[in-house]
Amino acid sequence: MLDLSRLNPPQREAVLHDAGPLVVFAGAGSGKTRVITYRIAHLVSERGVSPSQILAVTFTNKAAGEMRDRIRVLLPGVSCPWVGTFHAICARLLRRHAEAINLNPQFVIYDDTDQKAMLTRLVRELDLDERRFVPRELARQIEAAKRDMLGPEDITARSFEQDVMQRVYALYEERMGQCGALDFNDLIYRTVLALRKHDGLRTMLQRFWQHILVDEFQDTNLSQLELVRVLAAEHQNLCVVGDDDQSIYKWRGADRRNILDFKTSFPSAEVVKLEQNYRSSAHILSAATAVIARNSEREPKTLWTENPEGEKIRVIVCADERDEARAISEAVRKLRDHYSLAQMVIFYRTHAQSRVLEEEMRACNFPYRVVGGQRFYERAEVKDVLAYLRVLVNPSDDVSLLRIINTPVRGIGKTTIDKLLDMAAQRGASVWSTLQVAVAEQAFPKAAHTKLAAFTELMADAQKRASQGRGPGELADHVLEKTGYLQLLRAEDTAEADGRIENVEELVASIREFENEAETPTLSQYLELVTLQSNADEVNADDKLTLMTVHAAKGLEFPVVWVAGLEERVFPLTRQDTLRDDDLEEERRLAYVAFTRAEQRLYLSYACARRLHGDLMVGIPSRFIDEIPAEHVQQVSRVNTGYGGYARGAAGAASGSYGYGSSRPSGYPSGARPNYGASGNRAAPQQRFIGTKAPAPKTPARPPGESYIDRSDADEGGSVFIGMRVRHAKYGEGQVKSVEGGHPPRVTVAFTGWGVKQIVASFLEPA
DNA sequence: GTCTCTCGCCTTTTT
DNA sequence: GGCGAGAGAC
Repeated sequence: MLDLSRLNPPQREAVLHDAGPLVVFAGAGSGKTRVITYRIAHLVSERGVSPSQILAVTFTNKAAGEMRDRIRVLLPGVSCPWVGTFHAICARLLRRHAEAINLNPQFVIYDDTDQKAMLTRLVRELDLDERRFVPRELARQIEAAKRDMLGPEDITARSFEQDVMQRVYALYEERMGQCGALDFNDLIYRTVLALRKHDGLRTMLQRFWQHILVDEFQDTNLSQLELVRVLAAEHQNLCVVGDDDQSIYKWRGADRRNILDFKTSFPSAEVVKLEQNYRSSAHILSAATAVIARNSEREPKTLWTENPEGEKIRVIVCADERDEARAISEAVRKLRDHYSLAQMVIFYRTHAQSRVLEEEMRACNFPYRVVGGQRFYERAEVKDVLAYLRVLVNPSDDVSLLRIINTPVRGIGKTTIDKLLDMAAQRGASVWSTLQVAVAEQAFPKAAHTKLAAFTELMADAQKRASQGRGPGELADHVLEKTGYLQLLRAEDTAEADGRIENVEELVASIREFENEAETPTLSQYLELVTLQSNADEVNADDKLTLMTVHAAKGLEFPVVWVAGLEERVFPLTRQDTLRDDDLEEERRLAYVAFTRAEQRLYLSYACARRLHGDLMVGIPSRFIDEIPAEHVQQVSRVNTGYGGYARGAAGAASGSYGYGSSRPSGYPSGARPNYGASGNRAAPQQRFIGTKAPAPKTPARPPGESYIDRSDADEGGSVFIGMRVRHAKYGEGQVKSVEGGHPPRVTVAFTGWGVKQIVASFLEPA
């Protein structure tokens, strides 16, 4: 008998919900996963539903894995239901029913790099202007179309651009089919199309799955909604769980209306709200709810907690990003008395921010791990090896074939490849089959022919081995041996090459591991697993400090959370100077996600100056800090000017007050105060540009009360900003036009009467 | 054909 | 600060 005593009343209601659609609005830290897993356990153990008739859909592989683990604990000895990501489930369905729906069962999945390579080729083939029709942009549009269940024929072209897009899309689809390739969005799009078209398949699956549960429903897009709607049509037992306030993937097509309007789409749906938070201290929860309350169009909910008040949130005002990193390391050092490193996490808005933090943690000898970043399977050398394996499974895979045809370098150059591509386009066939014909007919000049023939022979031989049932590991070894890939890297004898060798070896090890552990250790299974796995989710077994983006943090919780870089333009992130309301609301949800990960202690920091894209910018505290009621905050300034960072109004709504306040009566020495507006720089309304290509201010940086010009520091080349008025002993007054850096650092200055000169920065002083 | 250097782009977030 | 693409030299 399943023990439901640990569930609160709404949780129990959701678990026991009998039949028909159910939407669970699960606030942050309200026990969402517990509800899903208990519901599944309840269905199996109390209601006699067979596990195989339950489908549970998640958003990430990690969430799927955790759900499986928890179900196994609740249902020991019982087989596990289908639990997987939308993409993994669809890939499995498509492969299993490939023949019935006229699909190559050996299809490969193209990631965005492959997709871009394909589009680049098409753009060139159609002789389009690559600057006007950027492959990445075309990819984005095709993605958007598929998310909305639109094929090429559904695009109404109202302009030349749209017309071209439609043609590219159509050709893209044709070529993808020819290559036996599907992109990420195809997995869902094609599954839905197949379900619409093939009555037998649809009916079978609709009857098969009696219960469908979807996690993180706020992040589903139209095609995903359509998928579960179709699959649940027969039994209507669709249970969706999510939190509209934690929807952070709008840019990827996620539509919050899917959960907000669930009751409209399924009028018989029962609505349950989980509002008790078990995770965070009262201060943290109150702060987070106050911030998210600023958003419009939310499902009304009131989160509450029985947890103690806890510590106030610390807002740390830092001089610059290095100072911020130091503030974090100092805090970590102190906190280690009470917490393990694994209990602490640093969040940031963009990956670019991690570098400085990593440097600091390394300098302090704190073991850390960065989640995300450059992914293992996207590294060039790893993709190379995988491309060989992909061609073995599916020789029509042009993108992979073209990747390896001259990798490692074997004398098959651009001219030869271009000719080969022409032939393939004319024949309307794959590059591989064209290659075989060309070799047989000796269509190329002797030198090129020899090399092409050798490559063809190499691949044909490996294919033979593959078809004889050699395992993935053996095939990988064979290919690496025959191509001399590793020998060539070893011969390079550089640290970089050594790193690549390590990665290749790690890949081979992962293939071996797969062989030993998988039920069906086929090469194509392995390739699919690899493509659908974002990053090898390391186990957090060792005691390491974690660094990650806020997006990566969804679903996690930590006793101690530090959110770095809470500055306007960084978090909320804005590209240009505009921030549309709905984009701002998404950023606010992101902040809400970040804050609500914290259990006991939450630190928020911002830097008064930050190097961004190589430019030095003035940091203005994020509006999300201002939106936290003052009673939950304790501010700590590391910028000792007697001016404690920014002035917080009594109501905590002192928006528009800057770290370097224009309201401050005395600050910059007379004349040295940056005259942003008049300097003719790109001065954004909320963020001022104060320099370029100059090192960040020395750490600890000068307090803002002092000038950026400081001769003792001039030998670092910093402390000068474009537009600044400066004085030179000989040339007199002038205005800085650009900052060159170098040793010694030089600055280009336009002097009154002397013209533009390059001057070593240390000979200048503020005018 | 290959290698190297420079330029210019961009950095939001991921299955 | 990092990468890919393209141009130019060998």
